Amino acid sequence: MAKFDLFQFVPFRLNRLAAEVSAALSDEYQVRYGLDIPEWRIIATLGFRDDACSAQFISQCTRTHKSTISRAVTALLDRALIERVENEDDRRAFELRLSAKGKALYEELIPRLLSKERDILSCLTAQERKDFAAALGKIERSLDLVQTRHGQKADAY
Amino acid sequence: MAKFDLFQFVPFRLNRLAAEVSAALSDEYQVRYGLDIPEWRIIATLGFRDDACSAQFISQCTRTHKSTISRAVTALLDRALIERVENEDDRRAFELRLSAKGKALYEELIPRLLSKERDILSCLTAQERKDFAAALGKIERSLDLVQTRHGQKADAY
DNA sequence: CTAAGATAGTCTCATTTGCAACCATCTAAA
DNA sequence: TTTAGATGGTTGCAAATGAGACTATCTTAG
Repeated sequence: MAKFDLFQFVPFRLNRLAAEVSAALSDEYQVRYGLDIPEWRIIATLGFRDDACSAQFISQCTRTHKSTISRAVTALLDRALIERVENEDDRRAFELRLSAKGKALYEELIPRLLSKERDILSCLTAQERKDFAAALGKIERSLDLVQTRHGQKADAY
Repeated sequence: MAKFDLFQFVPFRLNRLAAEVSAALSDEYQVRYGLDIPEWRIIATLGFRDDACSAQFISQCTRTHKSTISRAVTALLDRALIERVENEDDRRAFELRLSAKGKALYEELIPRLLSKERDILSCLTAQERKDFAAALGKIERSLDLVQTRHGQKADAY
């Protein structure tokens, strides 16, 4: 039989780890604030950027399907956590931004999530964390996952 | 606004990276062999272990829901890639093992997947790969994701 | 200007998945 | 024993998701 250890296989480990970490965080945004993952990603993207952005942008940079984003946008609009205005320049698109209520939620949620992240990574030394993040970055770049500031993939230029 | 960068947020990066890596691998087991992820996990687990194991074991150590495993087992039985025999000691449970056909598929698939994994990690130096794997291991252990040889979580003792 | 193709976003449909009820069997305690 | 609870596995159902069609709008080539 071929020598193979599923538990040493990096793709498997990444999947399992990502699922577990997501579950650990979901207590915060899901149980506490009733957000699912796509909704949380929209809040996070809008909160991170000062200016408004389109659903398309969010879809691209979070690598989430546009139909999933569309549904989550509708849900967030219903809860008045975000606002949507027609784009003057392109009337197919909308500008999305956090509402005051959405900003408040964002401000409250972020510290909790960062704290969870710290917990999860607290098993690594500072140097190990740095190296780990650097390795993630390298893999992301080699898989072409990195976005520029304008939300286009780097190779789109 | 709270200082927060979604693209520096490790849980998000893990999710995105895991999805992307899975997609890169699925060409091999999905397109080429018609296996979905749960099916591939079963094949991998059975191939890795010489002796038979239960659906429960596979479910636990791959962290995949038992109903998902149950359905995938049925599909693999239909394709005669695995075999199932009643367990003498516990007649609720079944012993699962690869069939000859399943073993052949396993032997063919594994080198392809390992090669893909190598490709994905080829952006790291040997030392970086080692450190990366070590960091994954530490996080897994701190999240209690590690299984013993007998398929029980370490803290189950 | 017009036509052809690209793009933003929504919607429907099929697939996947988790949850939970369920059955059969096992274990332990009275 | 008998009975209550735990466990292995299956199945029905509902929620989540991606694919892809579709509308409306934009862009570009002629």
